[in-house]
Amino acid sequence: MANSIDMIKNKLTECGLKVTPQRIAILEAIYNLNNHPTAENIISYIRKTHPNIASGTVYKVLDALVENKIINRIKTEKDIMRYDGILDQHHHLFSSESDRIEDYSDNELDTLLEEYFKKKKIRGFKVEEIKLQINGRFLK
Amino acid sequence: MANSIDMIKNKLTECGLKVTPQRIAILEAIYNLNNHPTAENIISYIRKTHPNIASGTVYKVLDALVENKIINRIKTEKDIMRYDGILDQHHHLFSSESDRIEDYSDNELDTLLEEYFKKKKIRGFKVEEIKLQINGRFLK
DNA sequence: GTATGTGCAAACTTTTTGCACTTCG
DNA sequence: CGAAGTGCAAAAAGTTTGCACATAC
Repeated sequence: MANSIDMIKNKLTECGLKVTPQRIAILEAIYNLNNHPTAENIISYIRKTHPNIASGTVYKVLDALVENKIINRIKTEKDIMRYDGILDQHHHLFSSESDRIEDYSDNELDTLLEEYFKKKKIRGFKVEEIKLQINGRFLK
Repeated sequence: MANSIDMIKNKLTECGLKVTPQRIAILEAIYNLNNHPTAENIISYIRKTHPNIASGTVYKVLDALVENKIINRIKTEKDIMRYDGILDQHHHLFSSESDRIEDYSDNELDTLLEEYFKKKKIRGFKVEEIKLQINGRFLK
């Protein structure tokens, strides 16, 4: 626990961001709320222990964290942003019936894609990162 | 030209949607504005020829078209929705520097993915569709 | 001490809604 | 004619902004 707070502090410091209780709380929220939370999810989670945090602050912190690549924003087809604290290469399973999003990772798949894009260049485009949107249904 | 309007009418009729001038205009806009337009892009394009169209109508029509799979919504990490009139299986190149989005399709890639997911099942999930988000830079 | 971050409330942007009126089939 | 669609204007939802105050380093 203290360990994970220390890790959070380190990440912030490395990026030249000041370590504040709000930032720690927001990162802890993202790590604990594992279902790719929205800003709202994060705000209400934090307010349990941090009743005075302003939502403007949360948005500002989230922007700073995304900019410094401490977290990711997830592309969705809703006009609500969602956040992801896992930085290792992974893909997402999107429910076609609900807002559920789950992680999916597989080295074999990543190798396959890497090899494909190594030999098949896209003219006029430099690939930096590839993520699969796997759309479908979660079985009950 | 008349041909493409007829095609639009057919699509609407097939889905049980009434053929209205607004719907035709919106679909024409999406087909002509090829850079994955936002609702705003569509509205201002249409207003040139259709000054009285209400933006509420455009949003309602877009929802109906997406629901009936006549167009697609594109997942982005912005809180602005974008639309895509191309229904054939294809992927997207996302600029990491701007809002530019381009299409990318390649049969070899789709075959590769299909084979991969045929043998590698995901437990508790039925895959319906796979789209790549290819993030990177467009070279000048 | 100073640069950086936070709280607050107001503003902004994009999208949704309700309802009377209109149009398509 | 009747069901479905549209216009309008107001409201909702999500996010951003500006500024005075507070805090980390």
